[in-house]
Amino acid sequence: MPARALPYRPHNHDACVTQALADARDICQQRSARLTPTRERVLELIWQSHKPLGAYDVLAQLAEDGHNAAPPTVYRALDFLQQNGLVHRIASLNAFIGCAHAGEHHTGMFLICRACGNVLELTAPSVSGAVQAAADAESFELDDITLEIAGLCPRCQKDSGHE
Amino acid sequence: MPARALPYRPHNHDACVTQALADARDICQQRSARLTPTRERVLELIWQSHKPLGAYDVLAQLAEDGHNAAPPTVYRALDFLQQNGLVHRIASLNAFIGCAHAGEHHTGMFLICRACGNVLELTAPSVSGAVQAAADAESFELDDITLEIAGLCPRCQKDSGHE
DNA sequence: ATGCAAATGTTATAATGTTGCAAATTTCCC
DNA sequence: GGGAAATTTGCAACATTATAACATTTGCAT
Ligand SMILES: [Zn+2]
Ligand SMILES: [Zn+2]
Ligand SMILES: [Zn+2]
Ligand SMILES: [Zn+2]
Repeated sequence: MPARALPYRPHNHDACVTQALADARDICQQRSARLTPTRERVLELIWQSHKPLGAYDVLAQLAEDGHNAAPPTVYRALDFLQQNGLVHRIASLNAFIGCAHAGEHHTGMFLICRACGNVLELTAPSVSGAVQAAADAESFELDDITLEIAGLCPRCQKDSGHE
Repeated sequence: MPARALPYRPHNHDACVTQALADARDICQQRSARLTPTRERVLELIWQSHKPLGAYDVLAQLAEDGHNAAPPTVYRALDFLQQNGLVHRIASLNAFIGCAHAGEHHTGMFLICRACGNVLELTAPSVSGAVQAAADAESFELDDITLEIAGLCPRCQKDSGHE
């Protein structure tokens, strides 16, 4: 299971990436989903950035590899990774980020810093519970929650103090 | 103040639209914001649909009016309406819907039926509170909440039962 | 080997959103 | 009212994000 994400703090991110890829291989094996080289490389690229990557960012990185990919290649890989719970799409940014809780059943909640662009994924049962209750109250059958919080991360709050 | 939205139930929607426009005029007057004819017409078009309208849908409707508008016209009107709390953008749909609580300070939560496309805007203090608490726990300074719930509305749950 | 299904390559195009600048309109002050 | 300043609109081009359609290749089971 993935290590707990260290919110915004510097850390050896290569280890995060390595771990995420190892987890992904396990998860795909269990589900007999095929984590092909392109899919794995896209996942790696997304994990290597703490900030969400757009599909065309991924495309550009693939191009640097010498991989002459077209948009559908990237979108298909991203679809696969989403289907298998390995990445999340951030609707308010049109961008993708590695799932910090892959393999665990969860509904992500994303804290998006509008200054530095870093994103922290949380699972907050109290929030999910309140959302579920609100949906129930309207007899609405809940499928999927998009919950994205824009604001300032702790580091950027300090930085804006002495500018 | 706007009438309580009647979730998903049939009703005289023209009255909703009329009320929304009247409210909008009041609100803009108070804020000395200029609700110009184009902006008002865009708001009206958005309110006339229970389903969120895309910017290019609005554009097409304006074209039917004989208004030869270009995309910036629509996006600017939508920006204005958002700034003044008269419409919300639904990030997961790239579309816009009239605010059911214009003038009231609130954070919207949207129940989006994936079958019929109707959207109900709720305000759920318990949800906002839980989100705020979760952000606080990470020392994150919350600016804006995007909360969009996809699922099945009551009507569409029944409909899918006897298909 | 053969055949099928899944995955990828390729080209083109659709859908959504922005920039920059000029012209028109409104506001505000005199 | 006249005129400067600010806001709004018109317009053309462009940028970004995402998908459709169809051919080709690959992996895998019989
Ligand atoms: Zn996740
Ligand atoms: Zn930050
Ligand atoms: Zn609202
Ligand atoms: Zn419905």
